Amino acid sequence: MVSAPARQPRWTRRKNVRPSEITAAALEVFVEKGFAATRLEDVAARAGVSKGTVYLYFDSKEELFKAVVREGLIPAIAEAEKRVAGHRGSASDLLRDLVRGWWQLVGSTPYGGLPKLMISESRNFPEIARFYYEEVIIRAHRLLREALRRGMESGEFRSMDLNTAQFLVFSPFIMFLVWQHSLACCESESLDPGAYVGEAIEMVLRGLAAPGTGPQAKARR
Amino acid sequence: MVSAPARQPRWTRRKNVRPSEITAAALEVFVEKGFAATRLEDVAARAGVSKGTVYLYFDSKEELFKAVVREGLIPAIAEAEKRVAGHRGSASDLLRDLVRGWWQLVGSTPYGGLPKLMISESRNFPEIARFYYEEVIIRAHRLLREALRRGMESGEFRSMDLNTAQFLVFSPFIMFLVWQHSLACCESESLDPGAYVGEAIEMVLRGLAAPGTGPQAKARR
DNA sequence: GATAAATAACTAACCAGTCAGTAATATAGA
DNA sequence: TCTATATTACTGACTGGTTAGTTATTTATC
Repeated sequence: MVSAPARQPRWTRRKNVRPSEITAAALEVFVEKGFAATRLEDVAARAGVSKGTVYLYFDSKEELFKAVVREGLIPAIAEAEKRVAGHRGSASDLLRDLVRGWWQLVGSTPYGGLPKLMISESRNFPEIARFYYEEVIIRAHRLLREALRRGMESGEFRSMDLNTAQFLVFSPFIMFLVWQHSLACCESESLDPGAYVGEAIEMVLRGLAAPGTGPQAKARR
Repeated sequence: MVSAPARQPRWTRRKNVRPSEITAAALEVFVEKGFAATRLEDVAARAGVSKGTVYLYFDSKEELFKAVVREGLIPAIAEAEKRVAGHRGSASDLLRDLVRGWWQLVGSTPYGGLPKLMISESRNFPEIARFYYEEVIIRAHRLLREALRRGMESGEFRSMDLNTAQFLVFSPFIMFLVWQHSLACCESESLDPGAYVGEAIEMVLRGLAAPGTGPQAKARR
């Protein structure tokens, strides 16, 4: 009689690591395919579990998505809030700091795919849109407006409508991410991300600068 | 005996107007729901026909979408190309002209929903993405780069990488459209489109201006 | 052996695209 | 001008494939 081969178990119990493995897999598939087109079976396969297991840890596709956002974006926002609260120095430096931090923690990571995803799916999944808006966007925009307010108050930036300025500041950065995760694949040559982000922040600061105080003025002195 | 009631026919033959009625309905539904989530039955209902009729005039959902783009966006691009070819004057004025024309023909019309749609669906529908990229985006970007090139050559704009500058120029405008067609619905107060577009173009021109030639310099003189 | 963790087969609902049939219109013959 | 016949625009039921979420069952671990 042949001795029993040392069989691997077909699966093992790993209750405490499953959720993060599943959210990591979910982030990848969500970013690749969008929310609606993501098959939970694919997420499960990429996490090395079966579809049923996903439902053991998350009530629904929507809850799974919220978990991804909570894990990746909320901490980054909290971090940025600390930066703003603790910042002493020029408003330009604060803006540079915020953009660089955002690029490091979000833009250049797999979480950088989420803005495009939210833009794409908000109309069809209003509950998710609401969640994302309340938990992420409102807070991010508040930070930008605070930095802009300080700069205008100190005379560093020319004074203009805060909401308009805030929109103009985040546009080139979010648009870049959105582009990278959508139509960039059709391009033959694409921009270098690091260089672009650097150029963009300087361009924005030129646009904001009060007459006689911007980078131009410095160069002229 | 009651005289025969003047019965309306259940439908009438209207071969020549069907296609444009169907594309008009399709544009509405595509913009509301996106490409994937659009049900051809809904498009048909909105156009006042049955689903079978849509397939009499268009081979597939994809072809229907392409027809919408051909009808609305390609003529606007052609118009812009004429403007650039015929323009005599400063590069700033050319850019203002292009943005205003785009806003009038696309941004402020139902076609303004298409950029967000393409961004959303390009990953999952590469053939449509390719079509849109070749027929619309390449041509639009070429126009912007041409205007920027002229401005840099004449010394009106500071000289910088053309592709970077081009991306920075279109970002605030496309981002605005994208926002209006996605997460703007979560906002309590939203920007006035006309005012925003005006502010944005001036901000962009400040960012581009060569030292001593921008709106700031004029104000200082 | 008890039970928590994981699987896999299943259900119910959805929709692009097809096609057999129907009803509106055109036209030929009286 | 009336009617019979031919044409074709249009309809709507149906098919085949897909997937979120459920449940019955199996397997690992204590």
